[in-house]
Amino acid sequence: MTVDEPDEMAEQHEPDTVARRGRWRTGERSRRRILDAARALFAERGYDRATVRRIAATAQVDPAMVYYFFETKSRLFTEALALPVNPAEEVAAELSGGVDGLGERIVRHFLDVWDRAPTVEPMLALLRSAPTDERSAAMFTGYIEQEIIARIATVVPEPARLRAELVGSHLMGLLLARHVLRIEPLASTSPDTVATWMGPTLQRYLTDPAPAPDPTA
Amino acid sequence: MTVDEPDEMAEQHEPDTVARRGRWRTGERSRRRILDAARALFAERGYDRATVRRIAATAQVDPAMVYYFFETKSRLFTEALALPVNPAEEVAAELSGGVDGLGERIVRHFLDVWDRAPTVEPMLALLRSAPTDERSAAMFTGYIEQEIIARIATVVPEPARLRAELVGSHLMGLLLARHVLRIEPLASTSPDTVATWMGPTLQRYLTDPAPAPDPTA
DNA sequence: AACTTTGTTCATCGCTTGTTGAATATGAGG
DNA sequence: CCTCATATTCAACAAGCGATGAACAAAGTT
Repeated sequence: MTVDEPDEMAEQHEPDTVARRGRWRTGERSRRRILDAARALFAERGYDRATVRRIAATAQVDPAMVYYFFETKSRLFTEALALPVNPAEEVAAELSGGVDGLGERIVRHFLDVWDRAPTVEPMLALLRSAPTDERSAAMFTGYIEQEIIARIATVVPEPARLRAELVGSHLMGLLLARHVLRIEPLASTSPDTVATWMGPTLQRYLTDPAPAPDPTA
Repeated sequence: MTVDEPDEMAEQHEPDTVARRGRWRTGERSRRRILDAARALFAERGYDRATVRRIAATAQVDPAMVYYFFETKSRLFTEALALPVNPAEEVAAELSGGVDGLGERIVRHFLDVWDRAPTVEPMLALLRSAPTDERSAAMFTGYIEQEIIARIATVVPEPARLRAELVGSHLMGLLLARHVLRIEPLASTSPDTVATWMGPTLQRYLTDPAPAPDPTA
């Protein structure tokens, strides 16, 4: 999954060669290529190490074009990750099925989503950039909190947010171990098996009565 | 927890002022300061964004001294994180208590370790650098796998490694949510409460019989 | 055909990075 | 005293970074 040279870019848009002196007008071609390359490189290397020059090279485009379409690297980052980062309606759909078996449904949902390319890349980009880039840390926690945790918290008993965050932290750990660090054999274990193991755990967090109380808050 | 200017460095070694023209000879003083600053900055900003110049400035030392003592930035990174990254004997001690209540003991152990400064810094440095720096990714997974997962895997039933990695992924998620992203209220919840919630979960991963079998491996 | 707009290229700025080599200071050993 | 190894400073290098501004080319507009 290494994006290195300006070889074959995943382009389902227009299957024509790249060298092109005449017949353009809409820059959307270049714009798409830049966005695709940006998503891939941000996901692979994080915000800092994904340089504008390299994104441009991967997109087979002059670096100045990046600034022509997207004012700045920061805006490119935001725009590249803006669209596909909002599949929260699907989470809402899972939640609408009630809390019975919700834990396993959530694991299956995320494993399924993570194994499909266009959604996992922005998530990886955010996760990779979060430690070094304040903006993406905010975006990541914002996304996790608002879109996931807050929704889960609406359907579980108190302490709802803590329950939801325990689920969220386990899912983040799974994403880290499986898709970023690729620790074996977890990385190669089938989604079904992982869901069977983790489902009851998350279910416990969601619906089991709270354990023994505690003095310190 | 921001290390910015060359103000007060955490130095328990020799409490004397920094300006110093005469009476040295052993460079160990500067060496210690560099190592301390490196640990702090690697932990705070990751490998890439912790610049040699900034480490030197924090250590109140000329940047060239970094290269005088430690050939290269890479070696400094390795050396700075080498020593305190091996508290695996403590894990072994937890494991020697048998598998009864092991889950909760493990959570308590890590929460305790993470709340003590000198051990959490190298871990954060590794976690922050892992996505962008191949060496630290290898160090991180290597540490997690060899020192933690492999040891746990020796005392639990099959599939031992998968069980251990499920535990490990949840712990990594907890570290990420609590100490890196600082998601509330999880970040401020007392170790006791967290241990009470997570303990039985990890225990289930460790000792419960494996769930229904699965075709794909 | 003249003009404007939009896409594209190129050269370059200012800055920071990791790293190096020469010079200088400072102690110890004779 | 001189000598020598070590510690420290200073200036600079090459490379890469994000970003800019001027120029050129192809289309739409009149």
